[in-house]
Amino acid sequence: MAKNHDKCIKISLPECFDLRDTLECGQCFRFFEKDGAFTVIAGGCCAQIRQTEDGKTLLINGGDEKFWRSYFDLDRDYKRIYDVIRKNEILRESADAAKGIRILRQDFFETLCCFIFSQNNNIPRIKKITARFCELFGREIGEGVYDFPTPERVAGLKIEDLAPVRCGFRDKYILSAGEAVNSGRVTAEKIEALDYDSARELLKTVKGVGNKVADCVLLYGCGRLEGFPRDVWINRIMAEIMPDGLPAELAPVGGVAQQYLFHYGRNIKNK
DNA sequence: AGCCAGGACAAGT
DNA sequence: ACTTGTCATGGC
Repeated sequence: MAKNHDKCIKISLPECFDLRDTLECGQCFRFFEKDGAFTVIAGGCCAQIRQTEDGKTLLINGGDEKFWRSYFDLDRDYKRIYDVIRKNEILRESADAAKGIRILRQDFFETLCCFIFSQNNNIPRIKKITARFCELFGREIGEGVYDFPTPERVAGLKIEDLAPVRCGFRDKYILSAGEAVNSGRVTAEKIEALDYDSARELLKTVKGVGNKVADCVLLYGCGRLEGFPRDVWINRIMAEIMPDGLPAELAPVGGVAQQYLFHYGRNIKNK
């Protein structure tokens, strides 16, 4: 019964941080906006988070500072990354429009499941499916708030247990993910020890995980900034502005460039 | 009402 | 190695 005793955490922010852009750029699904603040469920806690008007401070109600510093990747120098990407003239416009986006360091298993849910799906529904999945199989960590299910729990589920989740054909893929992680065959520790391509191949041994989902898990769930998930949006944009692919010098931070382009393509350019 | 969604897989060239 | 139909559901 962890009641929030309104102990508000204040974190002074580095350059290149925008709470809204970071949460809304499609890398996480367990948040919603309410009363001008964002409620985020992660790391076994539910927190109300807002960024001050001047953009310099993050006010967080819930959890502890150490966790959120890690979650928002606050100790990595994104200004330097932004500057590197910005040197490329083709990417400059999108970089400037999305410079506040950071790559979240989310839980490995949660990221894996969420991006399995994401395949051939839209963001509003991904969020609903994820919420139902947590309500059904996650531990209650507050009033009506549920943690993400553990690999152990998911590994013990049957296909029919997932019917109320309404995730369609992805049900069997979720079970595969539960088995793979719970058995220790695919874990964050193993991934960390592998080079990028090997890590990607290991992830792809999970049914329902292909190149795109694997890249998302490596980027959003393993802190591998060289991950460059290619979805329909990115393919469309890249074909248009960079038909030969990302320049080699940007490969180490390809994931950040990808997020800049995704944000740009969806929020700025049209629609 | 119908198209399509931050894809993956299997079967077919 | 590339292309295509299919998958389950519901958002817009």
